[in-house]
Amino acid sequence: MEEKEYLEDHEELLKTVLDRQPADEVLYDLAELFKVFGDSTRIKILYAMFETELCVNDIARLLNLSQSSVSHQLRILKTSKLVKFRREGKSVFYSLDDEHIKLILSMGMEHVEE
Amino acid sequence: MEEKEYLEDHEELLKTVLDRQPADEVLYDLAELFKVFGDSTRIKILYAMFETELCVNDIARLLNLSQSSVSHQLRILKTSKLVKFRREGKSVFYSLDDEHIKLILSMGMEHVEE
DNA sequence: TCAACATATGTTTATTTGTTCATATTATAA
DNA sequence: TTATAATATGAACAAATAAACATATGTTGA
Repeated sequence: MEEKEYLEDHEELLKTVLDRQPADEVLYDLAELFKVFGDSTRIKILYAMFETELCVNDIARLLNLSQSSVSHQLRILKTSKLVKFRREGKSVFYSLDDEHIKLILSMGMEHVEE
Repeated sequence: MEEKEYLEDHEELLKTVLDRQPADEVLYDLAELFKVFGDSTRIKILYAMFETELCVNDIARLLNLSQSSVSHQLRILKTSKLVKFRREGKSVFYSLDDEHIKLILSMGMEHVEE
């Protein structure tokens, strides 16, 4: 019976799909990561840091955002290890944590610019 | 005056940063794209399609999701051109729109798995 | 120690968003 | 055409979240 065989193969295939799914926890973390990229304010901040490290006040002035808003967003970026920071006197300078971040943004940009 | 020169250079730098920022609209679209990746249900669905095209019902059974939920999420994935689909009788088969999608997910995965 | 400046954090509010339930659409087979 | 199966869509509700405002913390120099 051809129909039966097809259905069996299909069930086999579905099992394979399930087997290769990463663990729920990992998929959850992955979603959390992309969620962080999923806000235009944070994207703006990340792009501003493509060139150079920036302090909170510079970011706020540059992008026309409130100090509070920038600080809140930087905390989120910090938590998800997208930015690192160093203190210099009263100022705190933030920069992209690694080149990886640029890659992810660039990949997304390619898809958007099609 | 060294201090004054430093400040001037800094202002120059900030201007450069602003100049190189992509247009707001583009950054907005980019955020919208990542927002789509920013949900674990959608991530699960996308990962399931790494191997093969799947119909709505298969996805729902496989991932323990309601038909309605899957259908709603597929609409979002369709709108942002992350998946394509073809009709075959009563069923609709969905698959990843291009290899690009896998790349973006893999990039994110690398960051998560560190 | 005190004033000022830079940054961080807590809270509230308005908006966005994912899910569920009910119903509509589309396609097949009898 | 009618019943049934597969998918899509609309509406309502609850949870998540970004921004604004107020306030706290930390740092420097007088």
